Amino acid sequence: MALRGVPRGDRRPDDVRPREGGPSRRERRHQAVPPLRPRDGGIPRAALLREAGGRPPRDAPLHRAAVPRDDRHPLRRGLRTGHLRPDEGASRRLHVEHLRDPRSPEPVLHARRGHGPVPHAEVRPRDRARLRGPQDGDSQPTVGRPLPDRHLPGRHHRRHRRVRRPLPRVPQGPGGAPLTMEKERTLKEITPKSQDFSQWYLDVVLKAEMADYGPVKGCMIIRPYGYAVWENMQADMDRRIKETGHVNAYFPLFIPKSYLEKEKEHVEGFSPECAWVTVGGGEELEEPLAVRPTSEAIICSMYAKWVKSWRDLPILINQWANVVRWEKVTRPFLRTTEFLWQEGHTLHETEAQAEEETLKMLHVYRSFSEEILAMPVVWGRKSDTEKFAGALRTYAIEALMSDGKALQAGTSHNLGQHFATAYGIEYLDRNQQRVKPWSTSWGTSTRMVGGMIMTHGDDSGLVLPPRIAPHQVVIVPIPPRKGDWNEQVLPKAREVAAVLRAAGVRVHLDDRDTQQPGFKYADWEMRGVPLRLEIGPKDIEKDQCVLVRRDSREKAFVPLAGLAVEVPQRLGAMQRQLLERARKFMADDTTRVTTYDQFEQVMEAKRGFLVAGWCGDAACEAKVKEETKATIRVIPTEGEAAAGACVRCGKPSPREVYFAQAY
RNA sequence: CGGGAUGUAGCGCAGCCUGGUAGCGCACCUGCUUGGGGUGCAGGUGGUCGGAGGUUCAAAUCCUCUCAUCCCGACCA
Repeated sequence: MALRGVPRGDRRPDDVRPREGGPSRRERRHQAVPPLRPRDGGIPRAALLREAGGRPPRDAPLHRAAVPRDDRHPLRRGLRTGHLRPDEGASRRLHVEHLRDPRSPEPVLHARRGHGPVPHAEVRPRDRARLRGPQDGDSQPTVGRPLPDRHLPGRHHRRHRRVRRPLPRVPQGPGGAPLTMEKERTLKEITPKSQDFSQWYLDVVLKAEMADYGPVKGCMIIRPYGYAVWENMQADMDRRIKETGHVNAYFPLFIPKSYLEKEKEHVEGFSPECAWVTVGGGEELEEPLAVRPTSEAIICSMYAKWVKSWRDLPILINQWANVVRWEKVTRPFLRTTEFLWQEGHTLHETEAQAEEETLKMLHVYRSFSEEILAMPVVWGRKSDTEKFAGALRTYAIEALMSDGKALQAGTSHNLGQHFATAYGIEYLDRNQQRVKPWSTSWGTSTRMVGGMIMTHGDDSGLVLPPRIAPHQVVIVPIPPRKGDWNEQVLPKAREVAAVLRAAGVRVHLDDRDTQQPGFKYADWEMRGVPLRLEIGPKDIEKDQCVLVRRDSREKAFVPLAGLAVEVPQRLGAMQRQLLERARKFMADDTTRVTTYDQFEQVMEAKRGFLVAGWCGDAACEAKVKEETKATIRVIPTEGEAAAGACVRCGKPSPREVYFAQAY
């Protein structure tokens, strides 16, 4: 899908450009119409509806068209449509300030406005016809509370992608009047995972406020909550990169066309997805600049300048940056036109050192994925078809999503001497010979956020592994029946928060008095907070609180005195169990097949990883892709080789490989 | 790029066939109420019906063009 959702007026400035020539058709129309009753004199619509016992008559004097059109400035229009309401921006900022805990470096992320009441859905008369049978059930009324914020995807993809749940038959009152629907169809805002996985993923991303759509296709906005997740990942990954001896630097966003073209395979691989800058300062540039799709070209060019002697090696540099790859099909986090990542670029004296580095970083990625994201992966080499443009060998980690498709979550390339040759990196070695170094590059991106969401999320929304959750514990104070919660509950809740913070737990106290506890439970569940801590008057009496785990919903009454120990323990247990559960899922969805019949059957039905023999011929690989959509994800480099026959052609296979359909 | 569909309020939709200048639900705002699993009631705010041209006394509605988006395929990882 594409990223949309911006008011049309904002999307194409041409639309609001003053027209040349005479009055437009619309202007003529409005001039022709006599002014209607002014707004303040109008009868409230609801009153009319009551009077008329239903819809107001067509000629009822309600028209807002009476508002003079000449006050419609394009800017005002933009503001009014909700993008940038000035009052809203200000109040949000204030709210954030107010909630920020001065002792914690963690910004408090909840700066949303409250939601109002949610009545049960009612079936309107015009919906009745649709409810008669499934044969015309293509546009049933959406049930439940709509999305919590203003900017959600346009109707287009929803109309086509969302398979709505069939409505139960509507009980009819006397005279065919519809009765109010009861619980069974209320208040679900996330499409069930089993029903439509893609839609489930989008619902979760949007409703948990991880990301939102921007005006440019494929360029999502990472919202504060999603960015906090990314920052937590970033912090841990950065630590691991530094622990393995690398240092950070920053290289430019723009890459001259001629630089990109120096490595032939590289430019062929990336030019179809490059964005070009051709004009700057109002003048055509002498040489177009690519917006970096990756930084080998610019970084290797600089290395050529910096490396003169074997004493300069190894070079171990990493950068955190954004890159742009012009994608045709985009999905938030998983495949975006612009994304955030880290890319490491290293130079070594020998091929063996470069290979060691490549594999070292592959295993940094693997352990990060498992330990932090609780996302198990398979790892190994890529086939030549799938390897990085210009690389000697590419290695990757691949995770399995619960729709049975594989997600490449990190890559590590041994670039051989290709880039050193193309960019003229040479140095004098220990024997005073002019030689070329061996280079590597490796990267992980915001795509990992998407993988993590798909790995752990459920029908209630996100489930965040404690180690990357922005809030590990959310405290929901329960107001007393009588009296002021400021006196009876909040002081205790604040005390608990302080104790947990001192124990190193990221805590958020949800002290909004505009929302009810039940709403907050659902709200934070949707956002995937690992532990909820309820504390109310009854608990305070008993010196206890209620802890509820997000993944298992297991509920426990815990003495307040033991919290500083109990909470970290539970968070640790949850982190471990998420990984175990995901590992079990991956194992269950990995099938070893020996015949192509089996292969096709499994790929058709259950999907997942298929372990099978492969002769090493790219033609076989291509046929398999054509026939089953599955590609070789990785060729394992460790463990038992398990020689056999190619699943497609029957020729000898040196070892089994992992096949899957891929994101 | 090929095939199929769709553009009406922040979101989801009705109205179009049969032309008379826009409604519903949710969200949002105000007040009261409620509070241990998405409170309830009442009152409000918000729309150049994607854009342009045409037919007509009159166009969301009919006609033409155009723009955008979605889905399937192709491309890409």
